[in-house]
Amino acid sequence: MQLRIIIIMIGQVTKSTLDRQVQLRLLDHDVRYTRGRRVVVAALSRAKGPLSASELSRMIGDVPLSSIYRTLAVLEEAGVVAHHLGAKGLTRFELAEWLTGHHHHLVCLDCGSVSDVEIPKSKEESVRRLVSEIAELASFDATEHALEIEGRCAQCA
Amino acid sequence: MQLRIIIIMIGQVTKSTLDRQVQLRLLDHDVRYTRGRRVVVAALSRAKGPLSASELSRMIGDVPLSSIYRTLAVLEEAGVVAHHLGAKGLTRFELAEWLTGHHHHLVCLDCGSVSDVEIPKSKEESVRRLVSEIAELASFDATEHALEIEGRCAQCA
DNA sequence: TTCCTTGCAAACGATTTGCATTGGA
DNA sequence: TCCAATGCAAATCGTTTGCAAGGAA
Repeated sequence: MQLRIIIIMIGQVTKSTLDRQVQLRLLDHDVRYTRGRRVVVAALSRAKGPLSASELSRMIGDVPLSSIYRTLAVLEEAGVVAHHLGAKGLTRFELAEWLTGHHHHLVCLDCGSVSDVEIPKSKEESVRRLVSEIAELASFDATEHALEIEGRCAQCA
Repeated sequence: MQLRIIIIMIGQVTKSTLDRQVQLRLLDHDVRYTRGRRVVVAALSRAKGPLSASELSRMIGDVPLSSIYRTLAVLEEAGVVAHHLGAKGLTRFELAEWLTGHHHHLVCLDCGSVSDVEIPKSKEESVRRLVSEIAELASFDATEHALEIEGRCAQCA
């Protein structure tokens, strides 16, 4: 019995911070952090940009698309992932910014890939200021912003 | 016969600048500026933000969706309209920026509406500078950028 | 047992396409 | 006349949902 407890503790210790954060968040939402959900979170955390459902499916193999969509819906409901609509009518998913930090996207108009970029704090601050000024002028209650940079990625160029 | 010529000339004179620009552009692409295409361009120019195909259809009535999509594809191919993907999986279309000027979008997360905002030249200049700095760091060949501001529009608030 | 979760297949909705018809130069 | 443009219906494709089976507490 004691041995079992020790093993569990080791498991907890080895578990990444991200995994623990997600687990707690899901607990709050009364949903289980199942194997399938862990796999999706892990895949998203490995990615260097947002992924579509089919990219995820290809990446983790042998999981029906419908399950992936359901998993993503649950994770999004719990605030663990966010989605945005990208090239070619595909919805792309990524971990929420409270897990990964605020960032923007480089969108390749050739191959459709999207990759994350962080920008320096000072720059981000000026973007934020600009956004709130614009929003104020339009009586718009701004909660988020996204700066998408479109062009040709290094590979396609 | 002379009368007819005069009428045509009056038609040309009254034609808006935008219409003439579009016409020339379509000529360059060997496609006709037909009634259906004029109607779509007119509807887009009246809108205060990008429209989805079904919104367009509702707006101009009695034109099959497939024709609207085809018209939009032709116009986009010719560089007259641009599309971007918005809330609820809808593709929204608007006149290209060389016709309407550069602008950004206010996206309402409640009702899904999108409206255009122009930002002051000086601000736009700083965004542009920021974009090129980021792109350079990532060896990315940036040709466009879009600053989307998300939140709640005046009506939904 | 009792729910939550998953797989499978059918359903959906936006967009696209094939084909025959229409219409403008 | 002749080819682009259009209408209509069927096909596609990403995504969602109903329902029965699997699994953990």
